[in-house]
Amino acid sequence: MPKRVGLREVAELANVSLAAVSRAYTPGTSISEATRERVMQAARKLGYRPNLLARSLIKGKSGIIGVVMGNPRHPLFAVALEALSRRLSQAGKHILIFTAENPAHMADVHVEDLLQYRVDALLLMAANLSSKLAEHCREGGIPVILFNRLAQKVPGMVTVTGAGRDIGQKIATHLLQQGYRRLAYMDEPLSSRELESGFIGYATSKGLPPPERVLVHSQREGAVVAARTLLSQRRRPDAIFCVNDHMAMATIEVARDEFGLKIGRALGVVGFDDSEQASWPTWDLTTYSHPIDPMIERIIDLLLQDPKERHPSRIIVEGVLKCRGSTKRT
Amino acid sequence: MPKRVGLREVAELANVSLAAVSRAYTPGTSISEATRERVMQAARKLGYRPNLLARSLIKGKSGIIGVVMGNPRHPLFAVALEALSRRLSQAGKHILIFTAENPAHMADVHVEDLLQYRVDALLLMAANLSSKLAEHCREGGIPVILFNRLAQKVPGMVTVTGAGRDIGQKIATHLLQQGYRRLAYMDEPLSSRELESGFIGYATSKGLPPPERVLVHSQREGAVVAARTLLSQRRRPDAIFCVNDHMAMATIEVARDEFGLKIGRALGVVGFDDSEQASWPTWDLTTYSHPIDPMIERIIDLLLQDPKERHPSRIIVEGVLKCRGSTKRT
DNA sequence: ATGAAAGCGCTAACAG
DNA sequence: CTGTTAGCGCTTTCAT
Repeated sequence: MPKRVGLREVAELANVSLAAVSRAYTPGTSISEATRERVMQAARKLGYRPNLLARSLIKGKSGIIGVVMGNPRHPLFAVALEALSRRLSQAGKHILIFTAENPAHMADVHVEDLLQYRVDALLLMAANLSSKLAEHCREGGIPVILFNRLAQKVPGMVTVTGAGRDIGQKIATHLLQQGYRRLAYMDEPLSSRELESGFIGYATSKGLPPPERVLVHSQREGAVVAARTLLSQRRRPDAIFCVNDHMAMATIEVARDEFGLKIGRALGVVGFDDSEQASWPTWDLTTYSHPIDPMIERIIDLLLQDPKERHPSRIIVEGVLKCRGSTKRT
Repeated sequence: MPKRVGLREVAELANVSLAAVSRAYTPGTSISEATRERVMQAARKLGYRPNLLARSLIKGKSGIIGVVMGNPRHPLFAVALEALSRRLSQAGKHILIFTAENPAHMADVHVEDLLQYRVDALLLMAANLSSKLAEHCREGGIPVILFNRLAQKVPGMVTVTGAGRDIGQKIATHLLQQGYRRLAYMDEPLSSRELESGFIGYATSKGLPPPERVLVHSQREGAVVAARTLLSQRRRPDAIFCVNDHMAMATIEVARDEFGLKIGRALGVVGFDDSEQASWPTWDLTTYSHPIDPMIERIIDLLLQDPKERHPSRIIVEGVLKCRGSTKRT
């Protein structure tokens, strides 16, 4: 075992002081090219690697961003994670990750650890998390940013979210334009109510019967059952808006395979999130697409911004409804 | 600003020494319930939170596991990440994450950072990464574990992989049993050759014409084009094995929608990875399923194991071929 | 531009 | 069981 090499060993080999070595590794310090070169050479020879932990200890911050993710399998989160990771590592920051099956529960147990690492900031990407967790974090004096695909009311925190009400309204509008009249709405429990209120609000304001609403737990199985129920009624809906693409696809399968409905013509289906598959010919699904890149960009800005000038605020990023075959009446 | 509270402040408030406070936070140290309680109370009052960085600095290890992920969007990785995160945080470890679009390229640039954090271990979950990266890591004296869905030959490293040759063979066997005779094989460049050799080897050993093989880049677009080419031939294949489910689904779409082929009957299709969608009625895709949980379990063991007793080895975890409608001739 | 020394916040021997 | 004393590996005044 070649004994751990530290600043000390390098300094000796290079015949300089510890401080010199340190400076050689810190951009923007006064050090002559000559010594820097000497140091670097010695360092290379010894296989020296500065210890970030020690540096962090002094600096008081770790260069680490804590990320709490609801569900890494959710396509949106996966994409976001990828983008985040890329941009953040460009900025020399790193991501300490946390997944929270049940955000409410894990909150107190494990996020505590996160805070102990003196993360520079905490990014919460969870569909629904206890405000207790949020509170907890802010007490830790760590800036918290909440990122969500759906709007959410979280007072006193920086949030980056989708447009909520507006989106629901936009979708209802599109459906009406296409000539659908009996709308229905398939949601998950605990999700944002803003989407719903926009959707239903607009529909009823136009004199339509209030859209029927079903709440569904497990994405696949629940949606299948719900779709069957919805479509078995004597006066079945002629358009269903599902709060994520998975549900929408399940609905399409049921409508197509079990009820023999022609998607688009006999039944309009709208999804949410614009997952990779949505554009495949098999689904050709009309769905709301989040502007991931701009969202991430905003988040990066916030994350890298001086905490002093960060004020509680809600940043809403608008996406676009991708109109495809699943809502074409022709 | 309530000035940062440290061991010191707590000790003063509780009227004990620094060491006492430290012990109160370290399980398995000799300290009386009485003092521990006093300490905890003072700590709570001050909002004290031990600084893990300082602790790590002393201990020489950070409690952090570095994870390099090829593509967070890959369903397998997402699932693995989730499982890993859960199990690891139970063990008090945390995950510093890294995504590597192009593993070969990012290798030297950013993994360096990872090493500087003195991660306890490095887990590489990338489809294909330069052995240079691997080398680099081991030089850093950090145990490296390679996790891959496909077998790969990496000498001198601990690897956990799928079964490679055997799987390819298993799939060919299944296809023959079902009565398919003109096999084809759709792969990505740079992926493991073991699967292929098992598949092709078995087929030819049974006297079949050597399976045609296409290599495809972009998952979706590439597969669509390749499928068209394959199916346009005068003597088209009657079964296609695709090295991931996405490709398989694309192939199914093309065969069904553009060539009017009945999947299963006229064309057998086999996927790989058993993604969530594979079992949906729309696809009903025969696909190879990785035993994620056992794999993760093995990895966790390795990760938590004393580095001293970790020997280079290749652990192969066997999964199962899920036979579904896409390879039923009836 | 460089070196010496004083810590960052905590743990790990040692004594007592 | 508890306190004292050295550091962990590095950054930073403060002199030189």
